[in-house]
Amino acid sequence: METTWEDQLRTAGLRVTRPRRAVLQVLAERPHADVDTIVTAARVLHPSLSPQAVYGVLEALVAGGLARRIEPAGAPALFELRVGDNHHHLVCRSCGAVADVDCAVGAAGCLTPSDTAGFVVDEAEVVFWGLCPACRVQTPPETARVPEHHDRGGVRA
Amino acid sequence: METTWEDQLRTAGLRVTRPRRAVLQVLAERPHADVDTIVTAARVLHPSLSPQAVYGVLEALVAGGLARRIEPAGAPALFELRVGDNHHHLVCRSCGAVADVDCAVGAAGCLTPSDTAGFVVDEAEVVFWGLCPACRVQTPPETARVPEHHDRGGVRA
DNA sequence: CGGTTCTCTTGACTGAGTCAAGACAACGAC
DNA sequence: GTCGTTGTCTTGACTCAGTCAAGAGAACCG
Repeated sequence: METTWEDQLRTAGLRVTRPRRAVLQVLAERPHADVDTIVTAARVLHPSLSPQAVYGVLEALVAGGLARRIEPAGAPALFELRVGDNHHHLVCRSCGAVADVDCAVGAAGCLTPSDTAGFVVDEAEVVFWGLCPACRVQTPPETARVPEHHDRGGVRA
Repeated sequence: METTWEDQLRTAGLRVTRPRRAVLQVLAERPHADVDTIVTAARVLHPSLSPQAVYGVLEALVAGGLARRIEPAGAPALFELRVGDNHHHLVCRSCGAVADVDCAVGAAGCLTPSDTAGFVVDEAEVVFWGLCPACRVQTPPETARVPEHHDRGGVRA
């Protein structure tokens, strides 16, 4: 890590506080963590941390460009520190695990819709649904966070 | 409509009921409707219809392949009858309006991730975020359903 | 028409996330 | 260092989408 959390927070115009350092620390260790996971893990560093504080911290981090929120359908929001690079996500239908994927074809042009219906598009979000290596071989764990759903009509890979 | 709702329901192994006909009717008139909209509109045809019944009907329709559920981040789930064709969605960040887009490049191969990290991918879901024609020219209406969010780090179009 | 089975209604409940008020802590100035 | 301002966190009540469960009711089969 070249720049410290302090530097990044200050650069974004944010004060450096204990809750923020704790949340950043947790996110660095666990990419794609949900709020509950972050609260639990961050309490090791800051026991009195409240869930609402974490919501506030994450909102500030996202607004400041230090973190990114991802919201897979049917699961609570996840947060990650990888920002500014065109990467997408693989999500396990069974256990909810998330993995990063670099942009499908390298060029964003691939994802320009043919007909935008008058919309001004500023972002293309891609989610690949499937089964992670662990769930592929064993019976789905009951810790599943993404409800089983039938074909959602998307692109067959 | 070549085949009737009745035919489609029966083909899917579902009984033909009043709530189901009402929901299908509403979805045919309003693509991308949320549960609340469906309940309200369907009550014109079936006044005693309960929200829970609609959840049940929609679950049955999705499981039977008659409908598809889409869940834009930060908004309640939407449902549509277009199934089985590789189409994606444009979502307005301001008012939550949704429009259909045909598959970006025509070929699903475009959306095969380069490195699947061991995942078995069965679907690629694409959401284009932007502003709809109406919100582009006027101040955002307070009926906005998608919270304003900063850059989410996705592909810049 | 009658029985079986699926579906709907009613109502209580969960879980993620939001809102608001006041206490507290970080930063800048002196 | 300390003081004041301002942004941030804590506490607690609340909203909203969606789920669960039990019993009433309707659709389909014979």
